[in-house]
Amino acid sequence: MSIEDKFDALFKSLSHRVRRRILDLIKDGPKTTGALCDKLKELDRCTVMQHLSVLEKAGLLVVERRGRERWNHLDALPIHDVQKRWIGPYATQAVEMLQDLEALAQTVESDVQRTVDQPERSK
Amino acid sequence: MSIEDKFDALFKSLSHRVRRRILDLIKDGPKTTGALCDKLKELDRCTVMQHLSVLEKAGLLVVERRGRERWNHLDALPIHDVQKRWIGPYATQAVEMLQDLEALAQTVESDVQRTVDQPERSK
DNA sequence: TTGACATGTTATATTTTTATAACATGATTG
DNA sequence: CAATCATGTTATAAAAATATAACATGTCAA
Repeated sequence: MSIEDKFDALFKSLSHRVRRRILDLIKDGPKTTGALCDKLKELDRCTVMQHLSVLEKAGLLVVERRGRERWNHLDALPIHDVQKRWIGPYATQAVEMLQDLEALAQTVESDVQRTVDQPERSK
Repeated sequence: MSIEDKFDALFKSLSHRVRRRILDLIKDGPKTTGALCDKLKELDRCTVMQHLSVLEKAGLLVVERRGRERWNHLDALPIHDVQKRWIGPYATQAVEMLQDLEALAQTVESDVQRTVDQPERSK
Protein backbone atom coordinates (compact mmCIF):
# COMPACT_ATOMS: atom_id res chain seq x y z
CA MET A 1 0.00 0.00 0.00
CA SER A 2 1.58 3.28 -1.13
CA ILE A 3 1.68 6.44 0.92
CA GLU A 4 -0.92 7.96 -1.41
CA ASP A 5 -3.20 4.98 -0.85
CA LYS A 6 -2.78 5.55 2.87
CA PHE A 7 -3.78 9.21 2.67
CA ASP A 8 -6.67 8.30 0.35
CA ALA A 9 -7.95 5.85 2.97
CA LEU A 10 -7.39 8.23 5.87
CA PHE A 11 -9.13 11.25 4.37
CA LYS A 12 -11.90 9.10 2.91
CA SER A 13 -12.56 7.51 6.27
CA LEU A 14 -12.80 10.98 7.84
CA SER A 15 -15.06 12.27 5.09
CA HIS A 16 -18.30 10.67 6.34
CA ARG A 17 -20.03 12.19 9.35
CA VAL A 18 -21.10 8.81 10.72
CA ARG A 19 -17.49 7.66 10.81
CA ARG A 20 -16.38 10.88 12.47
CA ARG A 21 -19.12 10.34 15.03
CA ILE A 22 -17.85 6.81 15.65
CA LEU A 23 -14.35 8.17 16.26
CA ASP A 24 -15.76 10.56 18.85
CA LEU A 25 -17.65 7.67 20.45
CA ILE A 26 -14.52 5.55 20.93
CA LYS A 27 -12.21 8.45 21.69
CA ASP A 28 -12.36 8.04 25.48
CA GLY A 29 -12.27 4.29 25.47
CA PRO A 30 -13.17 1.25 23.34
CA LYS A 31 -16.77 0.23 22.73
CA THR A 32 -18.41 -2.94 21.48
CA THR A 33 -20.10 -2.96 18.10
CA GLY A 34 -23.43 -3.39 19.86
CA ALA A 35 -22.87 -0.33 22.03
CA LEU A 36 -22.02 1.71 18.92
CA CYS A 37 -25.16 0.50 17.14
CA ASP A 38 -27.20 1.62 20.15
CA LYS A 39 -25.82 5.13 19.70
CA LEU A 40 -26.45 5.07 15.95
CA LYS A 41 -30.06 3.92 15.99
CA GLU A 42 -30.87 5.62 12.69
CA LEU A 43 -28.58 3.18 10.88
CA ASP A 44 -28.77 -0.51 10.14
CA ARG A 45 -26.28 -2.64 12.07
CA CYS A 46 -24.69 -3.76 8.79
CA THR A 47 -24.15 -0.17 7.77
CA VAL A 48 -22.40 0.54 11.06
CA MET A 49 -20.18 -2.49 10.55
CA GLN A 50 -19.27 -1.31 7.05
CA HIS A 51 -18.25 2.04 8.47
CA LEU A 52 -16.20 0.26 11.13
CA SER A 53 -14.38 -1.71 8.46
CA VAL A 54 -13.62 1.48 6.53
CA LEU A 55 -12.08 2.95 9.68
CA GLU A 56 -10.19 -0.29 10.32
CA LYS A 57 -8.72 -0.32 6.80
CA ALA A 58 -7.56 3.26 7.32
CA GLY A 59 -5.83 2.14 10.49
CA LEU A 60 -7.86 4.46 12.72
CA LEU A 61 -9.66 1.60 14.43
CA VAL A 62 -8.21 -1.52 15.98
CA VAL A 63 -10.36 -4.52 16.85
CA GLU A 64 -9.94 -6.63 19.94
CA ARG A 65 -12.06 -9.76 20.13
CA ARG A 66 -13.27 -10.82 23.58
CA GLY A 67 -15.52 -13.87 23.52
CA ARG A 68 -18.47 -13.05 21.39
CA GLU A 69 -17.85 -9.33 21.69
CA ARG A 70 -15.86 -7.08 19.44
CA TRP A 71 -14.21 -4.13 21.14
CA ASN A 72 -13.41 -1.25 18.84
CA HIS A 73 -10.38 0.82 19.87
CA LEU A 74 -9.27 4.13 18.46
CA ASP A 75 -5.75 4.32 17.06
CA ALA A 76 -5.03 7.99 16.55
CA LEU A 77 -1.44 7.52 15.39
CA PRO A 78 -2.21 7.79 11.65
CA ILE A 79 -3.63 11.24 12.38
CA HIS A 80 -0.05 12.27 13.12
CA ASP A 81 0.95 11.58 9.53
CA VAL A 82 -1.94 13.67 8.25
CA GLN A 83 -0.85 16.47 10.55
CA LYS A 84 2.76 16.32 9.36
CA ARG A 85 2.13 16.08 5.63
CA TRP A 86 -1.09 18.02 5.10
CA ILE A 87 -2.34 20.03 8.02
CA GLY A 88 0.83 21.54 9.44
CA PRO A 89 2.27 22.83 6.14
CA TYR A 90 -1.08 24.15 4.90
CA ALA A 91 -1.91 25.75 8.24
CA THR A 92 1.41 27.57 7.92
CA GLN A 93 0.33 28.69 4.47
CA ALA A 94 -2.91 29.99 5.98
CA VAL A 95 -1.00 32.01 8.55
CA GLU A 96 1.16 33.51 5.80
CA MET A 97 -1.98 34.47 3.90
CA LEU A 98 -3.29 36.25 6.98
CA GLN A 99 0.01 38.06 7.38
CA ASP A 100 -0.11 39.13 3.72
CA LEU A 101 -3.62 40.44 4.32
CA GLU A 102 -2.43 42.41 7.34
CA ALA A 103 0.44 43.88 5.36
CA LEU A 104 -1.98 44.80 2.58
CA ALA A 105 -4.31 46.43 5.09
CA GLN A 106 -1.43 48.52 6.44
CA THR A 107 -0.41 49.55 2.92
CA VAL A 108 -3.95 50.65 2.17
CA GLU A 109 -4.08 52.48 5.50
CA SER A 110 -0.90 54.45 4.84
CA ASP A 111 -2.10 55.15 1.28
CA VAL A 112 -5.23 56.63 2.74
CA GLN A 113 -3.13 58.66 5.17
CA ARG A 114 -0.90 59.94 2.36
CA THR A 115 -3.95 60.85 0.30
CA VAL A 116 -5.30 62.86 3.21
CA ASP A 117 -1.94 64.64 3.62
CA GLN A 118 -1.41 65.34 -0.09
CA PRO A 119 -4.75 65.12 -1.91
CA GLU A 120 -4.43 64.09 -5.58
CA ARG A 121 -5.83 66.48 -8.18
CA SER A 122 -9.10 65.17 -9.64
CA LYS A 123 -8.70 63.68 -13.17
CA MET B 1 -24.50 24.60 5.10
CA SER B 2 -23.97 22.98 8.50
CA ILE B 3 -20.60 22.50 10.14
CA GLU B 4 -20.87 18.77 9.42
CA ASP B 5 -21.50 19.49 5.74
CA LYS B 6 -18.38 21.65 5.79
CA PHE B 7 -16.19 18.91 7.26
CA ASP B 8 -17.74 16.40 4.85
CA ALA B 9 -16.74 18.63 1.94
CA LEU B 10 -13.28 19.36 3.31
CA PHE B 11 -12.28 15.78 4.03
CA LYS B 12 -13.90 14.55 0.84
CA SER B 13 -11.99 17.08 -1.22
CA LEU B 14 -8.75 15.95 0.42
CA SER B 15 -9.54 12.28 -0.11
CA HIS B 16 -8.59 12.11 -3.80
CA ARG B 17 -4.93 12.09 -4.74
CA VAL B 18 -5.48 14.21 -7.83
CA ARG B 19 -7.03 16.97 -5.73
CA ARG B 20 -4.22 16.78 -3.19
CA ARG B 21 -1.79 17.08 -6.08
CA ILE B 22 -3.65 20.16 -7.33
CA LEU B 23 -3.35 21.73 -3.88
CA ASP B 24 0.40 21.15 -3.98
CA LEU B 25 0.52 22.69 -7.46
CA ILE B 26 -1.13 25.93 -6.37
CA LYS B 27 0.47 26.05 -2.96
CA ASP B 28 3.24 28.46 -3.95
CA GLY B 29 1.09 30.63 -6.16
CA PRO B 30 -2.04 30.57 -8.33
CA LYS B 31 -2.14 28.73 -11.66
CA THR B 32 -4.47 28.85 -14.64
CA THR B 33 -6.66 25.86 -15.39
CA GLY B 34 -4.63 25.29 -18.54
CA ALA B 35 -1.36 25.20 -16.63
CA LEU B 36 -2.85 22.65 -14.22
CA CYS B 37 -4.08 20.49 -17.10
CA ASP B 38 -0.54 20.52 -18.52
CA LYS B 39 0.72 19.06 -15.25
CA LEU B 40 -2.07 16.47 -15.15
CA LYS B 41 -1.73 15.10 -18.68
CA GLU B 42 -3.11 11.69 -17.71
CA LEU B 43 -6.52 13.27 -17.10
CA ASP B 44 -9.11 14.79 -19.35
CA ARG B 45 -9.49 18.56 -19.02
CA CYS B 46 -13.12 18.10 -17.92
CA THR B 47 -12.02 15.77 -15.15
CA VAL B 48 -9.54 18.34 -13.90
CA MET B 49 -12.26 21.00 -13.92
CA GLN B 50 -14.56 18.73 -11.91
CA HIS B 51 -11.83 18.28 -9.33
CA LEU B 52 -11.32 22.04 -9.24
CA SER B 53 -15.00 22.57 -8.57
CA VAL B 54 -14.92 20.03 -5.72
CA LEU B 55 -12.04 21.98 -4.17
CA GLU B 56 -13.88 25.24 -4.74
CA LYS B 57 -17.04 23.99 -3.03
CA ALA B 58 -14.93 22.92 -0.06
CA GLY B 59 -13.55 26.46 0.08
CA LEU B 60 -9.95 25.35 -0.47
CA LEU B 61 -9.74 26.96 -3.89
CA VAL B 62 -10.69 30.48 -4.90
CA VAL B 63 -11.14 31.48 -8.52
CA GLU B 64 -10.03 34.76 -10.00
CA ARG B 65 -11.09 35.44 -13.57
CA ARG B 66 -8.69 37.44 -15.75
CA GLY B 67 -9.86 37.87 -19.33
CA ARG B 68 -10.30 34.42 -20.75
CA GLU B 69 -8.09 32.88 -18.10
CA ARG B 70 -9.10 31.38 -14.79
CA TRP B 71 -6.55 31.67 -12.01
CA ASN B 72 -6.91 29.10 -9.27
CA HIS B 73 -5.75 30.29 -5.85
CA LEU B 74 -5.27 28.20 -2.74
CA ASP B 75 -7.21 29.23 0.34
CA ALA B 76 -5.73 27.29 3.22
CA LEU B 77 -7.86 28.88 5.93
CA PRO B 78 -10.43 26.04 6.13
CA ILE B 79 -7.53 23.73 6.98
CA HIS B 80 -7.35 25.62 10.27
CA ASP B 81 -10.82 24.39 11.23
CA VAL B 82 -9.83 20.81 10.46
CA GLN B 83 -6.77 21.25 12.61
CA LYS B 84 -8.76 22.64 15.53
CA ARG B 85 -11.63 20.16 15.54
CA TRP B 86 -10.07 16.95 14.28
CA ILE B 87 -6.32 16.87 14.01
CA GLY B 88 -5.20 18.66 17.16
CA PRO B 89 -7.42 16.77 19.62
CA TYR B 90 -6.73 13.39 18.01
CA ALA B 91 -3.01 14.04 17.77
CA THR B 92 -3.13 14.70 21.51
CA GLN B 93 -4.88 11.37 21.91
CA ALA B 94 -2.09 9.74 19.92
CA VAL B 95 0.54 11.25 22.19
CA GLU B 96 -1.34 9.98 25.23
CA MET B 97 -1.41 6.51 23.70
CA LEU B 98 2.35 6.64 23.23
CA GLN B 99 2.80 7.74 26.83
CA ASP B 100 0.61 4.87 28.02
CA LEU B 101 2.77 2.52 25.99
CA GLU B 102 5.92 3.93 27.61
CA ALA B 103 4.41 3.55 31.05
CA LEU B 104 3.46 -0.02 30.21
CA ALA B 105 6.96 -0.74 28.98
CA GLN B 106 8.39 0.57 32.26
CA THR B 107 5.97 -1.55 34.27
CA VAL B 108 6.99 -4.65 32.35
CA GLU B 109 10.64 -3.71 32.81
CA SER B 110 10.36 -3.37 36.58
CA ASP B 111 8.34 -6.59 36.71
CA VAL B 112 11.19 -8.32 34.96
CA GLN B 113 13.63 -6.77 37.43
CA ARG B 114 11.56 -7.90 40.40
CA THR B 115 11.33 -11.40 38.95
CA VAL B 116 15.12 -11.51 38.68
CA ASP B 117 15.51 -10.33 42.30
CA GLN B 118 12.89 -12.68 43.73
CA PRO B 119 12.35 -15.57 41.31
CA GLU B 120 8.89 -17.11 41.48
CA ARG B 121 8.65 -20.82 42.23
CA SER B 122 7.78 -22.83 39.14
CA LYS B 123 4.16 -24.03 39.11
C1' DT C 1 -27.20 -28.59 25.68
C1' DT C 2 -30.29 -25.42 24.05
C1' DG C 3 -31.85 -20.91 23.20
C1' DA C 4 -30.72 -16.13 23.19
C1' DC C 5 -27.16 -13.10 21.90
C1' DA C 6 -23.29 -10.57 19.56
C1' DT C 7 -21.23 -10.57 15.63
C1' DG C 8 -19.88 -12.04 10.73
C1' DT C 9 -20.79 -12.91 5.61
C1' DT C 10 -22.77 -12.51 1.11
C1' DA C 11 -25.73 -10.37 -2.01
C1' DT C 12 -27.97 -6.48 -3.86
C1' DA C 13 -30.30 -1.96 -4.49
C1' DT C 14 -29.44 2.96 -4.41
C1' DT C 15 -26.75 6.95 -4.56
C1' DT C 16 -22.59 9.46 -5.38
C1' DT C 17 -18.21 10.16 -7.57
C1' DT C 18 -15.15 10.02 -11.32
C1' DA C 19 -14.02 10.24 -16.17
C1' DT C 20 -15.13 11.59 -20.90
C1' DA C 21 -17.40 13.38 -24.97
C1' DA C 22 -19.69 16.83 -27.57
C1' DC C 23 -20.86 21.22 -28.03
C1' DA C 24 -20.85 26.38 -26.58
C1' DT C 25 -19.06 30.97 -25.23
C1' DG C 26 -16.38 34.87 -24.79
C1' DA C 27 -11.65 36.91 -25.09
C1' DT C 28 -7.45 37.74 -27.67
C1' DT C 29 -4.66 38.32 -31.71
C1' DG C 30 -3.19 38.87 -36.28
C1' DC D 1 -13.44 40.68 -38.03
C1' DA D 2 -12.03 35.92 -38.41
C1' DA D 3 -9.37 32.33 -36.41
C1' DT D 4 -7.58 30.61 -32.36
C1' DC D 5 -7.48 29.92 -27.60
C1' DA D 6 -8.96 29.22 -22.71
C1' DT D 7 -12.61 28.02 -20.47
C1' DG D 8 -17.60 26.65 -19.53
C1' DT D 9 -21.86 23.54 -19.92
C1' DT D 10 -24.60 19.48 -20.44
C1' DA D 11 -25.02 14.72 -20.94
C1' DT D 12 -23.66 10.17 -20.00
C1' DA D 13 -20.90 5.99 -19.01
C1' DA D 14 -18.31 3.58 -15.56
C1' DA D 15 -16.79 2.87 -10.94
C1' DA D 16 -17.14 3.32 -6.01
C1' DA D 17 -19.55 4.18 -1.70
C1' DT D 18 -23.58 3.61 1.15
C1' DA D 19 -27.55 1.22 3.07
C1' DT D 20 -30.11 -2.89 3.82
C1' DA D 21 -31.70 -7.78 3.79
C1' DA D 22 -31.12 -12.58 4.54
C1' DC D 23 -28.66 -15.97 6.30
C1' DA D 24 -24.53 -17.98 9.14
C1' DT D 25 -21.39 -18.69 13.10
C1' DG D 26 -19.54 -18.95 17.54
C1' DT D 27 -20.33 -17.79 22.59
C1' DC D 28 -22.53 -17.52 26.86
C1' DA D 29 -25.74 -18.66 30.43
C1' DA D 30 -29.58 -20.98 32.38
